[in-house]
Amino acid sequence: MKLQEAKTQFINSWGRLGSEWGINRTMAQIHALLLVSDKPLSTEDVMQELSVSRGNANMNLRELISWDLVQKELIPGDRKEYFVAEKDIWEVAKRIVRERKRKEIEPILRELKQLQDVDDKKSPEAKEFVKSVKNIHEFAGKMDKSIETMMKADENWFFGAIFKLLK
Amino acid sequence: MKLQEAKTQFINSWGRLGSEWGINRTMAQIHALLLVSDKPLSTEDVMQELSVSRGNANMNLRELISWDLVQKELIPGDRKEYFVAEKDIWEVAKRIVRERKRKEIEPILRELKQLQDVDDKKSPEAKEFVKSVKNIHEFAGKMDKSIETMMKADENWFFGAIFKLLK
DNA sequence: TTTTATTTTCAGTAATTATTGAAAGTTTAG
DNA sequence: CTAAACTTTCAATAATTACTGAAAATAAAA
Repeated sequence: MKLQEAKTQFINSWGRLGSEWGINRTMAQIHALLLVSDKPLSTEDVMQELSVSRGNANMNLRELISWDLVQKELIPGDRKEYFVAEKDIWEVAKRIVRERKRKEIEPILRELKQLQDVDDKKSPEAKEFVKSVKNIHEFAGKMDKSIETMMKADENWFFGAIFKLLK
Repeated sequence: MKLQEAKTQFINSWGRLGSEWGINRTMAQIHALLLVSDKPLSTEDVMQELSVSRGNANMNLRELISWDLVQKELIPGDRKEYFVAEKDIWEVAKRIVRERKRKEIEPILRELKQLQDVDDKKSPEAKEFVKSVKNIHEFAGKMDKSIETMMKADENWFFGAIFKLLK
């Protein structure tokens, strides 16, 4: 397979994976493009490579920066902004998880906590409801906590420990 | 908060969470409805509770069954089909992960493996590309493997071990 | 068998989400 | 300062995804 072809396929796959997981396809594609680019790219480069509009490129680049997956890079003597992606894949994973945890998991944990506060906790139906919600809340809380701890830990420590654990 | 209100809020939250993660909102809502229902529900019940059409209810119930999150339940002397959700939240998590792994993670792992097969592996650009893809592939493979192992393990074993590990 | 209850399918439509492109805003150079 | 280079915004539009509802299929009862 030719290199260009391979890059394109990688970009498409990453984009598809993203959209299956609720992440804007173009955002994922730009991320992929920068991940396999050996040099910083400008907005123009992104527009050209992915055939997207300036507005689209700009918005998704900003979003990637807000996720801390991409950084601006200034090239001396050039007025344009250039962009590079974080290449350490463990960092990438941590930052994606951190972002989604913050924006999507934590709010629902707060809601689940509140929901256990129903009137008439004595009625069998209410009891059942509270039990279900409590289970989910506790489970999610444990998961959240585990992820939190793993995120803070170092890669080698994590893999070393987890693989020993997992035989 | 009133019980009905709480149930509705739970259903809405679950639905929103689902759609943020690329799962059809109605499917997630039906799942939520069944999760907090103390008795089996018919298609009619689901249509009524969530104000959705018969077609929509039917399709999403089938999808939930294919994910193994919901089961049919027959009530003797009644021709209608009734549905119940798996209530053990650890089982629920395992089944969701299993399904998404199979449908979305494994295909991309295969692709990443192939992509390392580019022409002219000697060129610096190709070398860089292969290195990036290889990193991602290895990382994803490790994650996949870990999840696989956890999925097979028992809940108590998992939490016992992971919490000991995580201090 | 025919009738009736129930489930499934899917073309058409609606709702949601993403994208464009041009105007407004900002920054730097001269 | 003004002009040019570049970035951002956002209303209009396109693309995608989800939903409806009625017809067709299936299954049970009569």
